[in-house]
Amino acid sequence: MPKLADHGQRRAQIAEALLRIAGSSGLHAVTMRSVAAEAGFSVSVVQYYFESKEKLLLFALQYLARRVSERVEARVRAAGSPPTARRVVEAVLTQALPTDAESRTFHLVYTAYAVLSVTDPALAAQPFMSAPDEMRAFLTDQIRAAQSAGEAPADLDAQAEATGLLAMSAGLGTSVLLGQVTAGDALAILRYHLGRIVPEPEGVRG
Amino acid sequence: MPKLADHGQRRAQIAEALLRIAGSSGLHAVTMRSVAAEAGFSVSVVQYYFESKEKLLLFALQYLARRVSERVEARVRAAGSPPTARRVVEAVLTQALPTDAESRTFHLVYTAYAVLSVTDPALAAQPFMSAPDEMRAFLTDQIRAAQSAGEAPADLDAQAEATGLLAMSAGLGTSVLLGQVTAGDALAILRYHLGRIVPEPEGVRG
DNA sequence: CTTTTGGTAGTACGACTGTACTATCAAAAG
DNA sequence: CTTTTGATAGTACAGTCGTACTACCAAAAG
Repeated sequence: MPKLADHGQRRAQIAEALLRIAGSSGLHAVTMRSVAAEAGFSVSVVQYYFESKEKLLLFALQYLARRVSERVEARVRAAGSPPTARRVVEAVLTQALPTDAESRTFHLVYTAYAVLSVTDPALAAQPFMSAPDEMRAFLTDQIRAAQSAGEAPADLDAQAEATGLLAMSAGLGTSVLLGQVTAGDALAILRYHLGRIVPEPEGVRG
Repeated sequence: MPKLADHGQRRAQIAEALLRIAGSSGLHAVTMRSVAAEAGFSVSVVQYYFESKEKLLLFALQYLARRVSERVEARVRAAGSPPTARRVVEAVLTQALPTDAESRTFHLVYTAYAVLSVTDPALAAQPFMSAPDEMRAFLTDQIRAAQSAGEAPADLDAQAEATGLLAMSAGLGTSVLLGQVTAGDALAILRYHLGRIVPEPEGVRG
């Protein structure tokens, strides 16, 4: 066996190069050649570690989704102990906003993928496309828990609130991406609406 | 002068062919050849009436935006006389949902364009990209008017409500497109949230 | 009639794309 | 040492794209 090469690391390097391109120039600018150049390798290397462009794209998106997911979980864990429903919900929803380069790239690439998946069944069947469904179920449970604990009005339709909030968060994220509102404004609007549903227990903000 | 040919009609025919393709196969499937074939013309004809693909795309999107805009205005006019703020707001927001083929195509194509515009300044400079801003201002005014008329709580932040509702509407539209929620569910959720902000005056639904 | 000209079709070209293929290099195995 | 083999590079090919170009046709103008 000749040179040592950590396949996992190489694949990560290439995936990150792809995401840099997708984040700065769009998903349509992602080609075997552009990714290879960005990663500092030849096209053959990209071919060697990913047998096709489709496999590469899928891996890169899962790679990104996993990193974002980890960030959300970290935010939830850091939401205080014990975490109130309000803090958990807020952590999940605000994490979806494109506030920094990574979440911006995630939003952009994920939306581009979503648009493609509408007319491409193969993409729609990908596992990460069901993430919003899980988020919705999670938020619904959180709101119901808050209602049980008396932290939220009992007459709320938890499912409708969760779905609406998630849609609002996604829509605000897109608006931020388009430059129609700033990330700060989007955050404030999200907190405003959150306050009308699951009021914050008391005083201090983190 | 030989044959007569209504340029406006030809351009409309071609634009509609483009939108059919974009709506069924995605914006990436829009090529000079596919549009020409769909319209039943040769590529040369498409070239003849649109000097470039970019011009064609822009015209088609404006064509679609105008039709949707007309539908929104028609819905607003049909919202009763005199139209209550609630009915007007509801008409605008629900029209944005992809409930039929035309609005579905509009949502899909518009979102695809929006994604592209993030990394393409030339697209971002297009006039129809400012439509959401106008909608936001319009909705804000409507909510303020409702507050003045005592139809909505005075302590609402009209701007935050308008921006949030618009984002929610857009997000729900995307969810419908992705098949995560049905159009009926999205409508119900939108009405539910509308009811918490600008309650419906009384009884009967249209 | 002939001439002009708006409209249509076919074709060709250069630039890209994904990918298959071959060659090369260096380190481990014998 | 020689042989093997994981890793990298270069090249070639078939396909698609937008678009320029030429040719052709038929109706109006002279």
